[in-house]
Amino acid sequence: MRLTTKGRFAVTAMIDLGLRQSTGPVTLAAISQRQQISLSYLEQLFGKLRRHELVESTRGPGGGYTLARKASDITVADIIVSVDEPIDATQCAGKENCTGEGNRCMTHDLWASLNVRMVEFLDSVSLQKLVDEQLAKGVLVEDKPTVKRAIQAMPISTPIRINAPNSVFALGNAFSKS
Amino acid sequence: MRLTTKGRFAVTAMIDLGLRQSTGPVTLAAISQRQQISLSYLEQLFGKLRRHELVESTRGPGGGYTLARKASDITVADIIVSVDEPIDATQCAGKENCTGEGNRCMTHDLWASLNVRMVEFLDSVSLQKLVDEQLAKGVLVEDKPTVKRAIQAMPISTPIRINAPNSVFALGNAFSKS
DNA sequence: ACTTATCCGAGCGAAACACTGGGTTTATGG
DNA sequence: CCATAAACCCAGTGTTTCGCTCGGATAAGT
Repeated sequence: MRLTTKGRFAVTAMIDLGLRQSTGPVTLAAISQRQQISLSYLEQLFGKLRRHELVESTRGPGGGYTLARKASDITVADIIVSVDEPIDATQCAGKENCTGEGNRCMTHDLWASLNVRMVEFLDSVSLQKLVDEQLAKGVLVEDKPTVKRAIQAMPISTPIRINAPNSVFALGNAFSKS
Repeated sequence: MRLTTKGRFAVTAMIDLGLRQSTGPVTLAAISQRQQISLSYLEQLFGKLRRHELVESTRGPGGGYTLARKASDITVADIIVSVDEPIDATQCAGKENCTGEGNRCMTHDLWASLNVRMVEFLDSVSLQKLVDEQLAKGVLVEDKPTVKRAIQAMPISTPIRINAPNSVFALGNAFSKS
């Protein structure tokens, strides 16, 4: 599990979805505009989220994405693992003696235990908790008209392209680098 | 704060250093051989660690690196921040209204709070704790002869080059990618 | 001097990131 | 039926970061 803005985008989008799951499917286009994430990138991310059965999709007009299970049953770790996915195998490929000498892969043991701690932590934070935090902070969830086909040309503010694989804690390094 | 193998290497190296701080300065060459990290890369990492005053250096023969403060006063967060450094500024560059509309940057608030949690966690793990874990697992710290100039040609096992910016939890994706 | 070590910077191949663009498929509504 | 809206899919693309090599400079000990 790697922590970059990729995971952050995924978590953000999932919260956006969680905030609006009462009013039916949410379109990626809507999330894209609200969260300033490019549509195609969202498609990629949600493809993975769907394959990991965190969300369900309904196609056609009026369609979109829905949470596959309750927000309280989805953790941040679930989301991040889903989009980062590829991966397993540790540096020494599971072998006991990496260097061949006696000190059998300190790196492996060390980082593994730290990883366990990290996963435990991220697994302790549910999507519901994050959604509640947002609601507490007073994010206004405009209840869309429920009526289908009432989308009147919104002001299209195209997302700014951020090209760098940004860090989790610090973003937009294109700006203040000093 | 981003979490990749870069931070992992740094933490690993610091533990190696912590395990041997009783016997005087530790050379990067020694760490390189034990932990299978390239010497030049270690130099870069320790340059940053030194500038962040986590380690001190003594040059010349018999020299090497020492912890700048007690291992119990160094946290994993300290180490990772040091090597990842550049960075601050959040996506919306601190502005309150990112989109211009009413929903003022959910991403910012959301991720910021999650970050706080992450940092708190990583800050709760001290280097000493990790060193102790290693000692408990029975890592043999061969006490070097204390005598200077007694390094008799070790079997040079050059580190395997791993080129990918690996993830934290999963490494060596060059292998099992299936 | 000679060696041992830290320092320093330029550069490099590979990978990942965030995104573009162009399509196909599925469903609704007129 | 046919236009539209949405999910799907995939092949690329520029930039950044990673992890590393190489070549050297400086400082300290013997």
